Amino acid sequence: MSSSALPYRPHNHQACVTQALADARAICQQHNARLTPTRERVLELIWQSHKPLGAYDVLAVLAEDGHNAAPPTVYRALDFLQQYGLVHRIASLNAFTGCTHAGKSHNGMFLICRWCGNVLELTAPAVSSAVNTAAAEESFRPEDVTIEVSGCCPRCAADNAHD
Amino acid sequence: MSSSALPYRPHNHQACVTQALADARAICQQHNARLTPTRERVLELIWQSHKPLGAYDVLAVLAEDGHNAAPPTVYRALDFLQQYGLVHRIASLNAFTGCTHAGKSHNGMFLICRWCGNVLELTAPAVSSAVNTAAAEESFRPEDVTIEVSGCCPRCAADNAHD
DNA sequence: GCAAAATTTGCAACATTATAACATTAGCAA
DNA sequence: TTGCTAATGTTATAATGTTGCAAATTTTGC
Ligand SMILES: [Zn+2]
Ligand SMILES: [Zn+2]
Ligand SMILES: [Zn+2]
Ligand SMILES: [Zn+2]
Repeated sequence: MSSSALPYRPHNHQACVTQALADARAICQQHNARLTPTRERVLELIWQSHKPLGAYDVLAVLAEDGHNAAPPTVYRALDFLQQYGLVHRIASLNAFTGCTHAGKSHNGMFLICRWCGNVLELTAPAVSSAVNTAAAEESFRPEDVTIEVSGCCPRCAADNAHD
Repeated sequence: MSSSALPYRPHNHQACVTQALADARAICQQHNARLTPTRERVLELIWQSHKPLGAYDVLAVLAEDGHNAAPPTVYRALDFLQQYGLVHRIASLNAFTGCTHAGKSHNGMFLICRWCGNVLELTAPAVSSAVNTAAAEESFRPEDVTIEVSGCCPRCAADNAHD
């Protein structure tokens, strides 16, 4: 592993976007799903940074694009993208972020920096396994697991002494 | 442990409410915090069942009470109750549930039944520890951890064959 | 007690996030 | 072409949450 995960250090972010779009095209093709221009554009916008974007933020940019869009346009695109595992909704932020493990089956866990807003998506098998064990002890059958950790990322911790 | 946790089987729920209110009074007294009538009533309403209640659900009952309440009344009461660890907000539901570990320091993990709506709050040290380890590997300092598991509770699994 | 200060509440307006319902259009196949 | 299905446009509305300020209540210092 690198000394610091992508969102937390400068990187060629355009490469992230390009890769995400390429992955998305491949995944949609595999599933005979149509990555229409609107859907692709929304995905691209979500990927503009590693900070989650609200649906209405997306909507605003579409409007700048000259696209005469209403909320359902965005929500439908986001639903589609979620369905194919291309974006995740961050419940604690009411916002959406590009999946960094698209295509692979994974249980996302999100590290959300309170200061810079960047989000790192992890696949943490130990966490998933602990959650499953805890659920099993209650005879509970998990179907969807939300793990969102809010805190301070390494970069922001270095930049200044918060608190 | 009992064969099945409280929310998942019939029980004298009034005892849950009474206990929760008594705990709340004690905790507030300890902290010199004022459990005013409105706050206490909101806590009582949240505890009406083990199903999380939306802020506007609470508001509606207050209105039935004859209490001329507006949204801020409810949100302020809920903020207060959260501050003293008496209720938790379930981000994936936009709803609130009474804390079943009030007073004790704990990292809640919530098992949310899709079918009956009941929520079981667990303290799962193994999960917390796995989350902390995963965060530490990224040099991330967690401040607030949200773990919400949506699925099928034992009772609903027994009642019928969903899916 | 009593006035000043701090906390809590009432209230109106507003902001944000998300969905419902139905008409229209675009892609595709017989 | 024609008909079917998926996708989008459009309008309205629902659901959730916040801001700002004034009034009332409670606490504090005297
Ligand atoms: Zn993912
Ligand atoms: Zn940061
Ligand atoms: Zn709790
Ligand atoms: Zn159930």
